Amino acid sequence: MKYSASKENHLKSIFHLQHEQGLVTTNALAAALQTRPASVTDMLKKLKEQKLLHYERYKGFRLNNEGRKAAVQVIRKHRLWEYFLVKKLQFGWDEVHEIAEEMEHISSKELVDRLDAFLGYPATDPHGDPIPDSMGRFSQQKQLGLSGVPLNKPVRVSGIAQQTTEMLELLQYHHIHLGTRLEVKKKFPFDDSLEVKIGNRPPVAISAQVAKNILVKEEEK
Amino acid sequence: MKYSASKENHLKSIFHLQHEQGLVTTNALAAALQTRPASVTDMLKKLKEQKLLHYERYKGFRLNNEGRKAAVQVIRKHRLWEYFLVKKLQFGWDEVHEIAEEMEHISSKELVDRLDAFLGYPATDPHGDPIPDSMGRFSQQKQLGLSGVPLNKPVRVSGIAQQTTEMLELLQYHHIHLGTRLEVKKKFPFDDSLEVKIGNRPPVAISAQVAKNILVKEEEK
DNA sequence: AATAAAATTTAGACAAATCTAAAATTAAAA
DNA sequence: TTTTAATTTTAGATTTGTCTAAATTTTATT
Repeated sequence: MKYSASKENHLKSIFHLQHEQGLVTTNALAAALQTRPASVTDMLKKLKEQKLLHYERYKGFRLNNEGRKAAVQVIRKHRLWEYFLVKKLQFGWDEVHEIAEEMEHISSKELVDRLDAFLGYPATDPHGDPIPDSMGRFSQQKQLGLSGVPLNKPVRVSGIAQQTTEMLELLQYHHIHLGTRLEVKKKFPFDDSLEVKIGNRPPVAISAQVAKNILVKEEEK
Repeated sequence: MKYSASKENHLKSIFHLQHEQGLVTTNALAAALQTRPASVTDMLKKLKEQKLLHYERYKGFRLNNEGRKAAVQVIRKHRLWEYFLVKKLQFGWDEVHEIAEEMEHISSKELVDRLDAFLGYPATDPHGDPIPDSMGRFSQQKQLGLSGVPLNKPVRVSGIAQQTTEMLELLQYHHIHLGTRLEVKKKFPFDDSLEVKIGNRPPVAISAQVAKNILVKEEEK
């Protein structure tokens, strides 16, 4: 199945919204796509026609299996191209979104799978969001904030929630990057700050505010 | 300036046709684009409106400077992506055209220039067609058939005219690829076959039929 | 529960790109 | 040089995706 760029955009946004909301509303989708509620309604009819989602008028909507599959393929493409742009073409992590918005609509499945191989099957994009595999499966482990990690459990940085320049600068200073191994050695209940071992360095203090923005996954063996 | 995919396709095809024809005709363009003459006329009006070509009704048309510039940028993108697909993603030379037809419409100029750098500023695409540089300039040397090359002049393979599988297989056997250095050591007027030194190997015989399909350029120092 | 507000959908319009069928123009043949 | 044939253009329709304004339905408030 091949869908228009506009349909792919709708599917993708619905997918993201329904993770937060369950049932998605017309207004929410219109806001996410920077379009008008009336336009969303028009598109919903077409997507329902093509059996990509459940939708009853005035009642909200959510993707069915077909729709979810299509959405995930678009997300896969988007994230792989972002990874390519940053890792191979040296773009900054904050410059790639718009370009990837265009590239995600290139249709060849073969292309995407070869790109995946060329990049070494990356698990997350440059923002730390997981890249689904060729079958549409997301790596099952989920990200959690560093704040919620048990003491002495080895974890790996898999994403940064609030990507401000200041935040990035601070992380840079502490040598914390995507993929960096961390261990929480101590928690201070007074201000919820943490003492964290970063790679093999001596432990340093990390504020609660920063910690909750560092997303990690359990270390795979 | 940014143009729709359809407009870019029209500009690109006109560019190619006017190299062969000078003035381009409505029917010729319709055939090249697999569309209808009436549709071409419609588009011509729009492109003239945007001052991308000279056009008088019933009289034919050709790109002006603006139009040529736009067309060349599309061609540049197409050929760079083809090169990427073959050299980095291991596609066969005969599998990449359709995909590149889609990728050539990605708009970011920055992307194209970085891709160019990433690929090492290749001079020709996998079919041997020249890749214009960032300013839209084509490398000036032109390709000639191996048959027409003077004795003992070092040349480099820059393209293959008739890309049949059989032809490619034969070239593979002789270790002749894009970029291979060749020297014609002897010509046999009887059958117009050549004795050719390939890289540093001992010379081998190449038939006239094959030779005229091997496109080369004078070796740059 | 009645009414006001918010959300959603419909109706009708528009732009882009295409098409078919008919008309206009140019080129070729008798 | 007429007449015929081929090419090109126009006129009007269609599809996709969008919009505004008005109507409908749901939700929230008094």
